[in-house]
Amino acid sequence: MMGFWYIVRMNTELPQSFFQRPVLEVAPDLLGKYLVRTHDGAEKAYLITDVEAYDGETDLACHASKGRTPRTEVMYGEAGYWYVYLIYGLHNIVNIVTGDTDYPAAVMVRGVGAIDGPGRVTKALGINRDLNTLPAKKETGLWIEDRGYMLTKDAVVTSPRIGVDYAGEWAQKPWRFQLVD
DNA sequence: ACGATGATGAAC
DNA sequence: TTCATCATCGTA
Repeated sequence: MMGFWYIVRMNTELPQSFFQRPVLEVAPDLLGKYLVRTHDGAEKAYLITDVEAYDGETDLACHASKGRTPRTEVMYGEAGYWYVYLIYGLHNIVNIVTGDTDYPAAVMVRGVGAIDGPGRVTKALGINRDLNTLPAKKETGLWIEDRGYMLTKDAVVTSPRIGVDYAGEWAQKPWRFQLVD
């Protein structure tokens, strides 16, 4: 009787511990993971291709550079929660909170699959501020999965973050992480 | 190049 | 209560 090898690929929801690390570690690690959304009856998964890290009160590009405010409070909370805000009165932007409680940091999702642009991502996935402060768990309808894919080291490129020219030297830090085309 | 469009935080 | 600003996008 012949034996057979099986390879089983698991789709595992990222645990909170994944996010409880410095944002500059979490951000590149999110590339190659999947943003999964249940929206009007269907479940869809999108490869995360483009993210940016926002790191603490000293980072002048980070909303928490103004300290604790009603809006930034969620960034001071536990890792693994969504921070969704409206920009320019028009576009929702989605971030995942990272790191220790009381240390405000988050990763913005700038692109998934062929969808390029943080406002386009939220529009395509039906994400708005109803998700703000909710956890990245299947029960909220928006979570992140490891689907078993590995990246080679040269798959990731870094560059300065977009749209934060007001942040002086912080604007130049290479805290945008993308999968190469 | 520019207008849309409303929340946010700070000043008064 | 007013004001400037804003982690953007579509159209021109």
